[in-house]
Formats: sequence, structure tokens, C-alpha cells
Amino acid sequence: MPPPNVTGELHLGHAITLAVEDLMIRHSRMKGVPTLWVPGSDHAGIATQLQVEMHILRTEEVTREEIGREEFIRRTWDWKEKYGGIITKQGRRLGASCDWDRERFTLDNGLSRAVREAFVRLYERGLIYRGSYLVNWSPGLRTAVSNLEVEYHEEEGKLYYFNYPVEGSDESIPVATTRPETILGDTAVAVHPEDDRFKHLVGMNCLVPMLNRPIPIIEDSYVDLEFGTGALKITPGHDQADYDIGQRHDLEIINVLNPDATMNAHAGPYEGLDRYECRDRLWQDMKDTELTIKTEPYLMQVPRSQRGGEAIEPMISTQWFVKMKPLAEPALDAVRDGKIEIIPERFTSVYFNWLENIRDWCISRQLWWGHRIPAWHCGDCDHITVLRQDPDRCEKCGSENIEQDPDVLDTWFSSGLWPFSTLGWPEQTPDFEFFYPTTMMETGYDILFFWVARMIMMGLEFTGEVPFSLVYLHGLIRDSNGRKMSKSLGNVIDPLVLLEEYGTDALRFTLLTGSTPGKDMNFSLERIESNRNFANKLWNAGRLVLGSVNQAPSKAEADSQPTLADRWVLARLYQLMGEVNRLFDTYQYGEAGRQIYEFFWGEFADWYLEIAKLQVDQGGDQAWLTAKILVEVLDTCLRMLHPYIPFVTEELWRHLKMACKSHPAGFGPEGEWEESLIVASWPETDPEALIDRSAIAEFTLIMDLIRAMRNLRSEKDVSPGRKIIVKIQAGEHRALLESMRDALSRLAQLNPDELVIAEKLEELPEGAIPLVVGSIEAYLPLAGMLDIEAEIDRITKELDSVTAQVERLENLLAGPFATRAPEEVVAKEKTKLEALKETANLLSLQRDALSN
RNA sequence: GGGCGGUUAGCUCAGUUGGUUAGAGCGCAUGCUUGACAUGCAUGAGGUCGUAGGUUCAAAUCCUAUACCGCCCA
Repeated sequence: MPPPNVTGELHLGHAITLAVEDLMIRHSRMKGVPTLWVPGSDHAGIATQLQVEMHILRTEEVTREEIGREEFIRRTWDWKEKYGGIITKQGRRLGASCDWDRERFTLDNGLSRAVREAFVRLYERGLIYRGSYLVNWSPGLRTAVSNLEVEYHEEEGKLYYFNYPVEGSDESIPVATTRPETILGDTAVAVHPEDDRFKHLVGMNCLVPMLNRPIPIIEDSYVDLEFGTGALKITPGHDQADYDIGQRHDLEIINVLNPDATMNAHAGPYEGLDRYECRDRLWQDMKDTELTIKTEPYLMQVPRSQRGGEAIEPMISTQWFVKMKPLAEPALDAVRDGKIEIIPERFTSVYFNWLENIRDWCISRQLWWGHRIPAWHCGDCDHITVLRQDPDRCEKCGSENIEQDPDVLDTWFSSGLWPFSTLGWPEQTPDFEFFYPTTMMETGYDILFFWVARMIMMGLEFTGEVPFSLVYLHGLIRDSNGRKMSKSLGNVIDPLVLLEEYGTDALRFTLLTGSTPGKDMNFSLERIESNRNFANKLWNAGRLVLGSVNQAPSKAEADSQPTLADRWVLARLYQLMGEVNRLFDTYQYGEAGRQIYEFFWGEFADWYLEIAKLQVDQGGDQAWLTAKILVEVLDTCLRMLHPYIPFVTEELWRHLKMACKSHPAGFGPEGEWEESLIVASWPETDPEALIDRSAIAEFTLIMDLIRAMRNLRSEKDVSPGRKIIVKIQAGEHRALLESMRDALSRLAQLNPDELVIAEKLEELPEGAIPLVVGSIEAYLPLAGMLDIEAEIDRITKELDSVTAQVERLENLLAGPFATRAPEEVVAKEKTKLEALKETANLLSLQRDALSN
């Protein structure tokens, strides 16, 4: 389980994660695969620290600085003990069947040890370095954050145009900027090498407005001639692109900001002002000295903190970094070589793209809550000591004047170790040896980089093996209009409320069948409502089956012959099992769930149960066999549905088991009933040969016939209670229909005593409405309801459509299709054509009869 | 700027090795207290599968272009 944030509360994103993973784990468990699903949470450095800071400020009116680092950390642990378990508790309500006794936390002893080991190893390999570079600075939190924690928002801003005066000249270079306050940190003005306007100025100096600090005019082809004025001010201290240019030209780097984003001494007269205030003041002053040209509205990309949304400032700062290139290469190879498969596959290219262009990872945070960096700075020789055990002296000069680095590590650094740190690494524990490398990493695609990629890199680096062989990414949950759920939009749906109103099973089934892998899902209440109804249907169908079991005789007198309905429902069940297993094997859990739903409701409940009632009422061997089949189908469906809807299926299955065990016939699965459904065996696919295809074809004909009669009744407004008299000319299907006589009567509301099923009717009934289904003709003598004109119309319409199809197929079969298409396909069409021809023939005979 | 996804019934979405007049849920219309279920049952209306080309005996499905919507990266 990818560890959720310890401060968090369950939202639908967690709910779908838990639901999908629980489905996988239950399925595997039922298949007899040894399973381990490790739950836990990460310490969420920034979020937790903020919460605790707010908490102590509110309750005790103290800041963390006032109580000091040690005390603050102690308070945070207290807070964690008290509130940190919320999300895992909520996870249990969703039915997450993880290994709760192995719950881990990124800051517990074992995992902290893993973090330390990992840090030291990387440092020893030269993959961790410390230095002063441009980082994303969060002024509110006063810490650096990584690239991944910054989001870019398109926002209305202004483009400020002004003249950069050239030293010792009347000329000036017009430039444009979106952040005028950075002018104070400019260390060059760049023009394009092919820009004739300024060629003669290259090598001279410009003067920074208001400060009159001279800066060189350089040329660099990065400058875009089309954008703005075609010249660029360069602020290596506060812009990534400028920083890169600065490196190329060896420019000075000036930082004009304090950690809280007020201006520092380098801003001269503007020192102490907030950056935005400085922007306005400086611009006004420049206006007064006639340096400004104009401003125009401009849509800009504003970097904002993923947490809190405040504007991020690029700033030079001394931080710890991980060199990513050497780690990324093996991670790329692992996926390229197929050691790791990503589902859905298209995310593979996203993964490649990110890793191929990866930048070094800033891992230090200026926080207190987290894994403190195991580096000690020597006050005498400046050497940095990095060790697995806390040192008491500098390893270089032996001085005891050493101090531990105040920073802590990015939370994700510890999350990256999760797949193996939770199993005991760096110890070679039995768990680690048995379960590592793991099988499956399941999470939302939005954290492919945060978690998955980093886990792969770290896993390969530290264990030499891929941490998991399969990555399954699910989509994100949006609101019913496809918008992201957010507090500010007010469209957040609380899963706990849904759980309360619709039940866990309904929520889970909705989340699991509502989408396909990697695709977002628009969450709608209608859908969860219909799935609640499905759970209800399941329960009620189960009750009927239980009743049938209780009614069934204790043993069969003779070898009972299954009816067509029996054969059909079993054939369809076996077909379904094959399909479901195929879908599970290809990770199409949603589609599998939908198919079980369709079968259970649309076929088993709507058709078979209705017929089973009749068969049970008959008593004797028929009732015995029917009960046996009902148990088999229900039991199998419950097993297949269990990973989706664990609660209702478990409970119903328990009832089913009890009913069967207390019945002398001992219905049930081969062998013993398992202890409970959660550990029951998964239905494996039966051999194709077991599927009785003729039963499916024959029963489909029966269903078509019944539908046609119902349809006609409905059209003619025959009240449902009225048993009508029907005469059927069944031709070759006479025996088949005869065997289904009761079902036909019951399901189409026919008068059973007057129902005639003949191979050929001696004389066609007078004044009856004719009906054609394939090669079967049915006559419904609805006295007084026969409107000759209307019937001729109806038949003509039907005939037209059938004739059109006949023609289409004839054309098809006369063309290249007959020779080029595979035999089976052609044969199928031929059969279809024959049937249609027969139908057309019967229809036209009927029309003629009516016309006379 | 680069990459990816979506466009199918009024709405939300399925449709995975291309197989022949497209499926579900919800909504809508009509009728039903049928002894498992009104959280239900039956019947019905509703779709040129974004557009234009191409490949193929056959395209919602594969290819190319294009429009619109969305996401990720820079």
C-alpha cells in the first residue's frame, strides 16, 4: 500500500486506491497465492509540522521556536499518536484486508534506520552532494521544496517594458519582465547574437535602474527575438533559465530576497519591503526617472506550492541534492527490459520521458519533523562527517566542535524505500527474503513520479532488484462534471458519507467498475445508487435460493435430467467464469465486475430464478436438481463478486453454507465448504468443452419468443394478469418448446391449459394476431383486438426490415467476402441468412393470410 | 514548445487481439402491490460511434490529417 499522509483523512482518492488493492489482494488470496499487503502511513513533513504548529498556537499560544526543536518534536509525536491513526481506521471501514499487524510508519525505528543507511550509502557513492544552487523556495514555510512539489498556474499578470540604460552612452536596451523586483538582482543584459540592433553594444555595460550597478551586455542565442523586446534581463539568482545562462557566461549571482520573501540588503533602498510592494515602488521610481516604457496584460505561468498554493520563489540556497542520472539509468532499463511492466502501457512513455529528462533532487527541508540529515559539520575544519552512527568528533580533524545539520529529509525520500524498508531492510529479515521483490505496485497515475519512479530507482540502487514487477495505475476521481474535487470548488464528496448512505459494498463496486485502468472517473450519485440496488438484488436473490434449498427433497430418487434452463444457466455461468478469469489475467477488473453484474441480474435473476421457482414447485427430483444448480450458480457468483463487494457476499455466503450443510442433500461445492468466503477458493475456468452451446442457442430462442409475446401484449394493452390463449406452430422446435411449456406459460402469462404447441397447426386460428420468431409462428387470438389494417402494417414493417437484412447478407455473401473471410465467419453469416429467409417467408405468408 | 488521453443514446460511461443494423446505468414514456426484491418487474422511445481521408472482404475498433475538451512535462 502506498503510504497515505499521516495527517490525512480518507477521501475518494484513498478509497479507490484501497478498493483496487483490496480487490487484487482478495483475488490473489482466493487463488491461493501467498499475499502480503503492508499498510502504513508517511510522516508528511510539511503538512504535519504545519498542523502541529497551528495546534500549539491555538491551544497554548506558543510558536515552535518558543518551545524549541526537541520539545516540538515530542509534541508532534503526541499529536501523531492521537490523530495519526484516523486514515487507517477509515481504511478498515472500507474493508481493506491488509496485514494490519504489520502497519508501518516512515518515522518509526526500523524505517528510520533504513533511511539513514540509504543516505549514507548514497553519500559514500558520491550521489548525495551539498551545495548552493537555485531551488524552489517556499517563503511561507521557509523551506526548499522539490520540483515535483511545485505546480504552475496560468494567471493574469503584467509584462513590464522598460529601458535598460547603457553605461557611458545615450542609448538604452528595451527589455520586458513579469517580475520587476528581480531587476535589483540582474547581473547581465542578454541580446541575440544575430540582433543587429544591439550588436554594437555587446561588451559594454548596462546600469541597473535605481542602483546604478554596472552589468555586462552579453549575447546568447537563448534570447527569443520574437518575445517581448527581443532582449533579456538576466537574474541568475531568481530564474532557472537565467541561472543556466549565468552558468554559461560565468555571471555573478545576486540574491535579493530574504527567506520570507522580503527584500534584503542587495535591494539597496528597497530593503525590508515585501517583494510585491517592492515591485510597485520600484516601478513607480523607474517611472519617475522615465525608464519605463509600458505595461501590458500578460498571461503568465506562476509557480505555486502544491501545499498551500503560495507563490514559490526561485532562490539560491544551500541544500542537499541527490544526483539522479546514475539512478535513473537502471530504472529506465528495468522497464525497457520488461522487468517491470506498467499498466496501462501508455504510462510507460510518460515514465521514460520523465526519467530521461530528470533533474537532481533537492532532498533537504528546513523543517523539524522528519529524518534529520545524518551529517555533522566541523566548526574547525569545515569537513562534513556522514556516518551510520552519530559521531562525537570530526572524522577528519578529530575536533569535537561538530554540529549536526539542522535540515531534515524530504518525506518522499523515506517513501521511496517503502517496498523494502517495511520488510526489514537493511536487515536480511525472513520477510525481506520471502516477499522481496514484491509483485505489484498499485496507485493513482498522479504519483507515478513521486512514488513509483523513486521506489524503482531506490530499489535497484539498494537491493539490486526491482522492488515490484508490475505497476498498476488507476485513474483519478472527479466530480460528476469531470472537475477535480477541491475544497475551494466545494464539490468534494466525503467517502464516509457515502459509506453511511449507500454502504461499503455499493461504494466499492462503484469505484471498481466505474472506469478502466488509468482512466479518470466522474463520480455520480446515480451510479452508486444503482450499485446499492445491486447489493440489494444480490441479497434478495440469495434469499430465494435459500428458500429453494430448504424446500428441496433430501435426495434424488433417480438420475435427474437437467432442463434446458438448467443447462443454459450453467453454460452461461461457465462462459462467464472463463471471461472473468481472462479479464482478471489482463487486469481488466472493471469489465469483469460489469460482466458478473450483467449475468447475475440480467440472466440469473431475471430468467433462471423465475423458471427455477416452477421447477422447485414441481418437487421431486426436479426440485432437488434445481436447488443444486441454484447453489452452484450463487456460490460461484458470490466467490467472483467477493473481491468487489466483500461484506454482503460474505454474509450471504455464510447463510448459504449453513442452509446447505443443514440440508440432508448436502448441496455445495466439491469437497468441504471453506471456513469463510474470504479464504474460499476462486472459481477457475472450466474447459471450453463443458460449455453447452446448444443450450445457449436453444434458450435464447425461448427468450426471444417470450419477449415477442410480452412485447405484443404490451402493445395491445393486454392487462398483465390476463392469461391469454396461444397456439404455436413450432416446426422442428416442437419438442424444445414442449419441454419449456411451463416456463412459456409463466413468463409470457399464457393460459397453460389452452396452450397448443404443434409441429404444424391443422388450421390457422381465425382472428388471431400472428407472431414470427425465427422459424416459429405463434398465434395470439386476442378476441376483439385484431385490427387487420394495423396488423398488416406491423407485419409489413417487420418484413421490410427482415428483407433488407436478407438482401444485405445476400450481397455480402455474393461478394469477395465469401472467399476472403475466414470460414467460420462466412458460415455464421450463411446460417443467419437462412434463418432470416425463413422468417421473411413466414411473415409474408401471414400478411397474405390477413389480406384475404 | 514536447507528450498523452478523451470525443459512442438526453446524462455518466463500457465496448483489448477489426467480424457485420452498437451495450449498461441513470433519466424519459407506458403498464404492473405476480408469495426473493417497488432498492422491484415488464415493455418502449432514443445513437450518421467528433470531422475528412486511407488500409481491409469487413472499421466504433487499425493508420493519417483535422477540430474541440482535458491532463502531464518543459
